[in-house]
Amino acid sequence: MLSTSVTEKNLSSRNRARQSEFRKRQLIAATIDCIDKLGLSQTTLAHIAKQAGVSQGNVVFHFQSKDALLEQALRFLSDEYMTCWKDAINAADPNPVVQLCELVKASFKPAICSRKKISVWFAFWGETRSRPKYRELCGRHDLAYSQTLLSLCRQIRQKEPSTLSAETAALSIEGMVDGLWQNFLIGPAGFKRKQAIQGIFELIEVIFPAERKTIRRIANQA
Amino acid sequence: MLSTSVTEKNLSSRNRARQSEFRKRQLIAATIDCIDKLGLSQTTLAHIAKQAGVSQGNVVFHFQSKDALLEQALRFLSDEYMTCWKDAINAADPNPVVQLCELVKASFKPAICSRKKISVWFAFWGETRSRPKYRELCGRHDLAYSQTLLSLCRQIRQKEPSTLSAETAALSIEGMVDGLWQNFLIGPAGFKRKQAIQGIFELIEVIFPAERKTIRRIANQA
Amino acid sequence: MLSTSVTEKNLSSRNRARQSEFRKRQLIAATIDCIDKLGLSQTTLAHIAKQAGVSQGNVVFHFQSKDALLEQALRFLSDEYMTCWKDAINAADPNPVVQLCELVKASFKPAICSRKKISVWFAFWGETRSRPKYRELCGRHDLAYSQTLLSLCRQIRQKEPSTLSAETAALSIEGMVDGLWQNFLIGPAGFKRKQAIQGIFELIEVIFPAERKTIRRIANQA
Amino acid sequence: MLSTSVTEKNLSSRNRARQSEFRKRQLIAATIDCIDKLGLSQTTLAHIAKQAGVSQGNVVFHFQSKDALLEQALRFLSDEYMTCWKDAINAADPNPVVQLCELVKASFKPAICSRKKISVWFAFWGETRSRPKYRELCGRHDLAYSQTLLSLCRQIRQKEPSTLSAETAALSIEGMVDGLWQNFLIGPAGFKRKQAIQGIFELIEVIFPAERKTIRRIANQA
DNA sequence: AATGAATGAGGGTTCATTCAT
DNA sequence: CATGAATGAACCCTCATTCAT
Repeated sequence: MLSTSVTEKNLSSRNRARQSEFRKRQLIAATIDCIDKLGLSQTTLAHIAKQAGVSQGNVVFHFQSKDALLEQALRFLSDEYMTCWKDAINAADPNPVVQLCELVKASFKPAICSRKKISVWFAFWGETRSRPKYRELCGRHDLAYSQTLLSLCRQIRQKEPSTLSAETAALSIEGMVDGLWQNFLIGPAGFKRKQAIQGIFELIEVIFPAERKTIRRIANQA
Repeated sequence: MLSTSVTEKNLSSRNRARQSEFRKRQLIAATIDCIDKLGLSQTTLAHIAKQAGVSQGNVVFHFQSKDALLEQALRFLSDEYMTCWKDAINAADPNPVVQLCELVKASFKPAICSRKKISVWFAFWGETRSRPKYRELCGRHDLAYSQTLLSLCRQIRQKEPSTLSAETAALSIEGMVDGLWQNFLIGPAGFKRKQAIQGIFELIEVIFPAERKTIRRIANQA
Repeated sequence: MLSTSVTEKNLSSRNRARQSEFRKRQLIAATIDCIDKLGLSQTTLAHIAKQAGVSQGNVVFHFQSKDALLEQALRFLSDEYMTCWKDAINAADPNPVVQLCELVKASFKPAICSRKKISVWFAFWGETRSRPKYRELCGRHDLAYSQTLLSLCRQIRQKEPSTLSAETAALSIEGMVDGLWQNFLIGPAGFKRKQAIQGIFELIEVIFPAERKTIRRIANQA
Repeated sequence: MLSTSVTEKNLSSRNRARQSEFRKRQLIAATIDCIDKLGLSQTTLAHIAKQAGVSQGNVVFHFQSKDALLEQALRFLSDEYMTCWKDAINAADPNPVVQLCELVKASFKPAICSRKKISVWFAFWGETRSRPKYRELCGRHDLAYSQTLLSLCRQIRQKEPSTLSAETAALSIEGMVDGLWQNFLIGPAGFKRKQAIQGIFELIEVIFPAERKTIRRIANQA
């Protein structure tokens, strides 16, 4: 009897925890929608609550403050992105060229590289100087990405020397990724993911000409 | 007598116009400072007025509204940037390789590429989706830059075919410029302008290997 | 069988009633703590619940509303005080001088006259004008105290006329008690109960000089 | 010409300062009204603004925050009271008995001892424990009053020893003043200022019987 | 009996804007 | 031109209360 009651309580408690978690996800999604549509400066708790279909007080109940909610939203984006490319690398061939290509491709997956999410990333980057917390979160992800990319470039160069140093290679590849993201945001509407990936692959081919075959093979898969 | 009086009036009117212009510049500068320090979402007229050392009402007097002031600030940045690289190209040799290099160098001049101004650019980019006016101003400049860069790449390729298409070449160069800007904003503090320019020049060299000599010459000037 | 079950039910019902009563006392104690620490204007159900170690909903469950809880807290203080001095008088000699002294002494018993409880009394007095319920509760106790004190003074004067009218005597004694309470609240920290009682006894001696012996005897007991 | 302009500016500036000062007094008066009518816990900026007939934002403009306004209101009461009895003493005969009587009388002047103001005093006393600022302001005035009263009692006792120590005399007189104030607040409605003063004067007479003549003379003036 | 998610009214405060001086 | 008092809408947040579990 007692054990049943305990189990019931656990179940109920687990259900509550699950529902709370669900609500938080929902609110973060609403926050991202609002930042995209309204910009960070016009994003209010009232808008977020309306978008999520809950009361305004409930938002504060789950996140304590607006600032905390925004921070969680950024953390969500950051985690999502990081998980995405780490998974892609882990799932790939141990060949560094393949991993490099997969890393780049991960940056343009629809789940990551939608106009909406890019818009939100830029919104946070724009407040990076004034909000140390944003700076820390953005910086942490950026650093991990850069270092991974640099490490792969070094491994490739060890096998087959290129005209470019590993540092400059990494910088130019990462730069082109970032620049294409910006094009998604600001550039003409016709800009497409596939074009972007093809462009970067061409660049990688120029930088590491000996790896042409591998690169082309992966490019054709995309 | 009359003419004197008219002259006086003209002089005084001219002085006023000049002073008004001066005040506006001062307020735009204060606005840029505030956006950098506080972020767009925390930038208020009160802060701007304090930063400029004038009363709050005076700000509205000169710019009608806060939105108008922000728009003027963005327009100022945009004009400044555009003037900078157009001047650099006009002053350069008619050789497209030289012009390409000068265009790139212009993007890293201290007057343009300070951490403060980059921060403000990102602040506006972050609200691009929600504010058509920002989108228009940012897009216009971006387009001009891209087209100029693309046109130069085409001219170079005409002389000497590269493995990369002119489009991809332009995209990768512009991308690396943008990516390096982002590094200035988010990346580690030690990031320096000269390194950035050297990196891009190396990339250009890989893309247009036949132009190595010209590129190196200009790189050594930087 | 049935009777057992009934008994069990009665027991359980009694237990529940007892536990409910216990919870209420606990919540009233927590309320008094909060009013002392936070003031009436900052005392919230959340604080009270935390102080009592229960959930916020539980507070409402036991008292229906915040206002009802506050009223009960005041009623508790009032009853406690009234019981205290009535018991003291009942336990004392029928001699009115003795009873007067015991009445005064009761006002300074630690259970009544702690800095915390005085603070809460003042909190309620401060809202007396705006809350008829508080006014009624405070007024009822005050009136009972005043009338008892006046009645005792009249009895004493009947035996032995004093220079002061019974009314003024009662007023001055009650006034000094209240004033000393205020000193406990606002005055310097060193203020002590024993000094207070001695001071009032001296005053009573001046008012009723013929009762010196009785008064001194009780004073020495204190 | 210039001097005229300067003068004009000064005049205008002086007018503004005067008007600002006037507004502040007006808002403090409205605050006191609200605390009396609603209690400290229900006093909101909206109520105060409405009572003063200005916008809510304007209240914050003049006082920065609600807390600052409340503090200023308390400070006003405190200053008003202190000024009142200090003036009374300064205007009186150098005779300490006379000064004592005038000090007591000052505590019951209509400008000080209205039901409204007493209500507000109690409201602040009730939050004394939780708000150090209130404690400081209340304590400062209380101390000055007590010390003045004690000093007068000492001077009187030096001339003519009484049965009571100066300390107890001062304590009982001050206590009765406070207690009567409390009666004004809580006690039956018929309580009157003149009765109060007469009662205290009788007490003083009992404490310092040799000064009967002087005391009676001043009592008859009241 | 007890919990905690949810609500919504209202709190203090901020802020762009207006306007008399 | 310049100031600063004044406004009112909206903001973030608090909190008493309700309700499903």
